[in-house]
Amino acid sequence: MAYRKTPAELRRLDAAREHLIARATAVVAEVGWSQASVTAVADSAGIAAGSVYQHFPSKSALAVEVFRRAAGHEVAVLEEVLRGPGDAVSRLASGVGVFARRALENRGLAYALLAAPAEPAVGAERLDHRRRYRALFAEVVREGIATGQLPPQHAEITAAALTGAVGEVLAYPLGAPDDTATGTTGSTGSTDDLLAELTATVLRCAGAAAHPTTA
Amino acid sequence: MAYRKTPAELRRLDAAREHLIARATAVVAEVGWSQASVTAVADSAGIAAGSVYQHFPSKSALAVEVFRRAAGHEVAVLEEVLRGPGDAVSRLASGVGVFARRALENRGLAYALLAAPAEPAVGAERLDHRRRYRALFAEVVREGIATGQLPPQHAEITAAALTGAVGEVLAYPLGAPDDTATGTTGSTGSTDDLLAELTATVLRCAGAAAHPTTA
DNA sequence: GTCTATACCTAGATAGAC
DNA sequence: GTCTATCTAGGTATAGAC
Repeated sequence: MAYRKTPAELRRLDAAREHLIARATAVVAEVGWSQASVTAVADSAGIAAGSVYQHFPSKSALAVEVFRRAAGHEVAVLEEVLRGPGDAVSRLASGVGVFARRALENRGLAYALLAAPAEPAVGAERLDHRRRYRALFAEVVREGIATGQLPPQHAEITAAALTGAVGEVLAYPLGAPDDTATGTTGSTGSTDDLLAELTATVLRCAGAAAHPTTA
Repeated sequence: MAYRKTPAELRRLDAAREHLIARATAVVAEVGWSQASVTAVADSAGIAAGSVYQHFPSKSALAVEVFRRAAGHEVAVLEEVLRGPGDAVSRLASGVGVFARRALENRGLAYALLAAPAEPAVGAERLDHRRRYRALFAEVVREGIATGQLPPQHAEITAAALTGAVGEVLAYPLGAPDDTATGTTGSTGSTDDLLAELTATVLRCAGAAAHPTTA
């Protein structure tokens, strides 16, 4: 019974799987989790609905994989900035800036990752993902406290607050039809203004002294 | 065709409707929106599934009504505090305190209102509800800026950040199985500590000077 | 008006031909 | 391995008896 697939076969299968994940990600970004049925995803990938089950045991498994890839990428990007060079406060500022900019550049996907209604399995994955953001923020906050840039505070709670604040501030621009609302009010301000205000708010929240240049 | 129901009939019908809403709210608080099927709700209310449609045209309509009642109540409570007596900063502090305490005392419902996966109609209602929180917070922040208690800032963005921060800090305690996690880390701190830290974080976020007594 | 029973629809998942 | 066609389950909504 032990029959080993040739490398070429493996590569082909893997490519098909990757293609499916990529198309599923695109569909989710466009129409959200609830509308991303197996049929819709399969259509987009150019295969039959049944064929999806050659690559994933269930729709949930595919959805989770889609989420994990996309969210993992964002976490990695943020991690690189937050653990990069510079002092804690400026890393925090640029981390938030990078995160927000990326989200605003890919709104559909960002909304799906951050806020869009999703099945329980994806919801659980999202919680996990937010926990990682929290952990990253907490690291920086702790460092800031240690170096005296930030006042004493419960780093985990601040980190949770930062995660929530960033998500909520972005949620409205992201959730809006398209580019109708760059500012939170829907009427004022460009993306840059939004970013500047968000960064300032985040720094205040962590207790950083006013006006450090926001990378 | 114009036949007018007697007052007694009306009262009975209304009572039945209220009872149904109350039971539906309880079910949602216990098991979440996704598990609150018409059958489950009807069972809990002691009526047949079909009878639900005597009071509501659809499951969605019932769900929206449940959300609206519960969420409306929370908004009203917060509004009373935020527009009550005292200076802007202390009202902000006690408003957050009251909100958080209420949420922690009724976790299931708070989680359903704040974060639990829900059908689109409820999701839309939730957005609206959050907009109201934002508006209330923004009012107080504007007042604080005007009186010089708070530094200049974009009040709407700060308000969104506050809404998100409070929600996220509470989400983990709320989402946890039961009382395993009172602190954000799941290990440390009592509810009071959590409240104190949350309040401090919120005040920092709005730029309030440190250590006003937190009502 | 409320119940029982059921129709019906949506979506995920499977079987068997090719 | 992939497609077409189909099965099934879960849950909303309706019909008709009482």
